[in-house]
Amino acid sequence: MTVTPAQQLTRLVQDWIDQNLPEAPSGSVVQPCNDPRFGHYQSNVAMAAAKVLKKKPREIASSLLEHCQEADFIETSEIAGPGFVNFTFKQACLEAACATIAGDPHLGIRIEKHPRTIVVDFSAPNVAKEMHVGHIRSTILGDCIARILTARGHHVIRDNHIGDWGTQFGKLILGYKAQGKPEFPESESLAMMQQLYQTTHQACEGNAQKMDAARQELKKLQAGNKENLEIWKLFRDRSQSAFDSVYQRLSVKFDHTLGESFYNPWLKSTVDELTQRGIATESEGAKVVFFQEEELKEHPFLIEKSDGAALYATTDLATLKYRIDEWQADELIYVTDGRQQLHFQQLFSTAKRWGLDAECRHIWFGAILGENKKPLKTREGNPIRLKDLLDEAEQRALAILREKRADLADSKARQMARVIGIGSLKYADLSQNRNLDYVFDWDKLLAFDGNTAPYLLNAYVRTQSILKKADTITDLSNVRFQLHLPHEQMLSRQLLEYGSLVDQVTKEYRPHLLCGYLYEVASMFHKFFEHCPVLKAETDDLKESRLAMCQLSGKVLKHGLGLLGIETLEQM
RNA sequence: GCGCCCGUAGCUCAGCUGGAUAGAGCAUCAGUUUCCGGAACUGAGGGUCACAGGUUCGAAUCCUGUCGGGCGUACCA
Repeated sequence: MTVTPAQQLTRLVQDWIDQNLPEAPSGSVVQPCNDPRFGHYQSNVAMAAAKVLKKKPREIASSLLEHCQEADFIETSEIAGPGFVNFTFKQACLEAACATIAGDPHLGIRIEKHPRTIVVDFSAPNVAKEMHVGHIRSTILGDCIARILTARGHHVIRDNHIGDWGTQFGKLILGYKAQGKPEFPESESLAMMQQLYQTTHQACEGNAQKMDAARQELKKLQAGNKENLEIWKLFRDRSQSAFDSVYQRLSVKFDHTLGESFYNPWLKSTVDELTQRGIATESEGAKVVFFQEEELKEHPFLIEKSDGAALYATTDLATLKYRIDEWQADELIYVTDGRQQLHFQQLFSTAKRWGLDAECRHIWFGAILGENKKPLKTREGNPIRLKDLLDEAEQRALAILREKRADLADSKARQMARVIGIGSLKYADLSQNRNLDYVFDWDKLLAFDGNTAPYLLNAYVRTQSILKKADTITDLSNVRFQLHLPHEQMLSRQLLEYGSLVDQVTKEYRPHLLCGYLYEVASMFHKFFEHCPVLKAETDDLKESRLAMCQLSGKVLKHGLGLLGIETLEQM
């Protein structure tokens, strides 16, 4: 495991706490100074402990200071203000740490010694419906979480739980037959299916006869009628290929696409078992799980309708069991919007009582709203198709590229526009706190200025460009880093934080922290680039050191963007 | 009614397991190019952190209450 001065300090201070303040409140042990005047790192434990121990904070601080006196990686340490202890690291240690990180294929990211099997459930579009902007967050966020967990060494299973079974198929099949089973052209099949649903839905509205016919078609499908099953399969296959083209453009992959229909065989046994065990009971004609927990007391979990039909909850329970039994999952992660929080509380609580032993997490995100501040709805108005959003992103990127790089060949420009456009879209979503709602806005989602993907991509391009230019030097693996100027010191310390930052992101599943970090890296690199001559450095040693700094910055940027699911370019 | 989320600069947002003078981007204004890629860099203005109490050496951050907004709350997913 790579050890940076900051990690060494953390251990040193933690040791002191364990020996002297076992009863001290747990919290952050050390943290980077927010003002460089104070030093590199600071510890506030003395002040926090003073309250508990009823001693003077500065007395406690001086004991800590004494403990740290011997450490060979500390240049200076001092008590300041009410009891802060500020540390400055030895330059040589920072330089050595840079070399270590640069030689580490994981760039300081901690690899789990005991990897877990983690299922990430995300995206989940519905068959026969266009993917719209509402799917973007689950898809991008879920993909990002899966990438980060994979990088940490976990065994990750990506599962797309598509909505391929439900009451809408009655109307769809009815309409499809009524229109004489038309051919679906490959590219427009989703639009046609959606149209089919809408016209049939309208026709059924207030028409009891047609409504009943739709119900009959659904019943036949569920009973395994061959003709209806074939129509259903056609719908599903065509939908899947439309989804696949979106996923391909987004570079999102799944290990499984086990939709709701897959769990049909287990629905009945799920309800039976829960009822037999006394977990579910009958109430108002339906089968329901009641909870003891205060926060769930008034919210029964409906697992079978009074007409005997299964529900979302039933499928989710069967799915959860399947993932644990068949895949030996240790942890299950569900990436959906925040409106489903209650559902997942109920689901997890029920699963626990059922004896299903896995750590379950609901990673939820806020809604994307329309201009009226109401969630974008699919029924009324014009939902924005995800496909169109991707097109627009690429087109806008292409327009800017044509302006800035008129020399590029058309195919090359389009390829670059794809990376920039899609990357910007992803970055816009991931860089915001996932719990927040936001109003859909083309300009915001497709911004190319400021804290955006192009800024990071450009920083990366500059790291590569200068390395190419310095072609006389090929091997930087044994370079001794030299940190003389403030900008190279700041950049290096930022780069050394990469591992612990990824650690934090994994803990909280908040990719926006990674975005903020990478933005800082890019910003510091640009400043370093402006203020520290590389190719014209005073000495050859310094030149090599700075080239190595460019290389390391590039590695961290590329790796970090990779965790976000954003590709890099060698030029732009 | 109850539960969850949110309220920080003109706009969009960071910062929230308490820490030193509340930070970015956009927009506005003023600069930088004989120099490694100007999609860059440097600087300026802009704040009652919704409001009111409380906890303490210290509160945007924790607690209580109020106001405002969003979502959820048994047969949709």
